[in-house]
Amino acid sequence: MTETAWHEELRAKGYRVTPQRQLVLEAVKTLGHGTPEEICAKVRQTARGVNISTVYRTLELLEELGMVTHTHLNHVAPTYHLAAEADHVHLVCRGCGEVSEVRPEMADGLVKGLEEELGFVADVRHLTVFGRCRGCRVA
Amino acid sequence: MTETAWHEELRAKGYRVTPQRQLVLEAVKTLGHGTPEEICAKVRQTARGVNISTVYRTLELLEELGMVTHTHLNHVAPTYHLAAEADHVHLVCRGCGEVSEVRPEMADGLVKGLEEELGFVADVRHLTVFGRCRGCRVA
DNA sequence: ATTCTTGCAAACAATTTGCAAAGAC
DNA sequence: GTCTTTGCAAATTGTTTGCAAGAAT
Repeated sequence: MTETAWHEELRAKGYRVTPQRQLVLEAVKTLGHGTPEEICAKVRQTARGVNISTVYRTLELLEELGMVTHTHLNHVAPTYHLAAEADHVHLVCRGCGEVSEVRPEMADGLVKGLEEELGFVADVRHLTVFGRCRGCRVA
Repeated sequence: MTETAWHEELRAKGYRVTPQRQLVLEAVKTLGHGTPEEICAKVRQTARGVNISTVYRTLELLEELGMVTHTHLNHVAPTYHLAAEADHVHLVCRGCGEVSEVRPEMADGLVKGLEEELGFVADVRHLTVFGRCRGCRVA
């Protein structure tokens, strides 16, 4: 999606292009992963201020537009990331808390099984696997 | 685990067997799945009253003892269930919100892949797959 | 009798909402 | 100028904590 493409999309739906919305999207892009709070903090590094409630409202809007998605990597707050770059499965290590990503094909067997056996279409992009990474397995 | 077995276990660790603890465990067992709030409501159907904070404290204790586990099926509240019956993968339908369970072997390919490729040991019992069930796929 | 547990209310954290002022079109 | 969006503060919701009274051992 080009820079102007989503501006068009916003306008087409009667929404407006505001600096806040651009800043939030930019922050999500730079952070890769981020909770609303983290995204808010990131935005504040560059711009003077964006209210936390605006961040929430913007993330909701961006999600509705399909530009970002979120997963629940921890119990406290949801984590947002670009939908375009969301084509991966999340791995969260219970030992060190490290979050990593792996190719979605990794889950192909599971996806195919669910589809064939139950007619359930899995959204791999929202898939998070908890466990222990190599380093934390021994410790 | 027999009825008395976990009573012994509680006492062995210096904890006490109280009606509240038995009621909460019973509620989790009957509900299958439940948020702290739902569990509290269930308990109140039979007994006069258990405070919500006691439910939280009890679930924390039961989890520590390995009798229950929890997953995050929605953004709002965690869902608790019996650890003994937790050997399954959760499916959550985005359409109707229905929560179902499937055999953990379904994820064998994924688990094996992560293990072999990254040395990551996945905890399948905490795995939740989001998507759309057969019924909601068309609608 | 001792020590763990509970209930209650207050403290907290994350998120949402109402509304007037500011901004995009 | 019209209608959306923002900021702010207050309201909600989910969860935790301090402490005195109550219960299990």
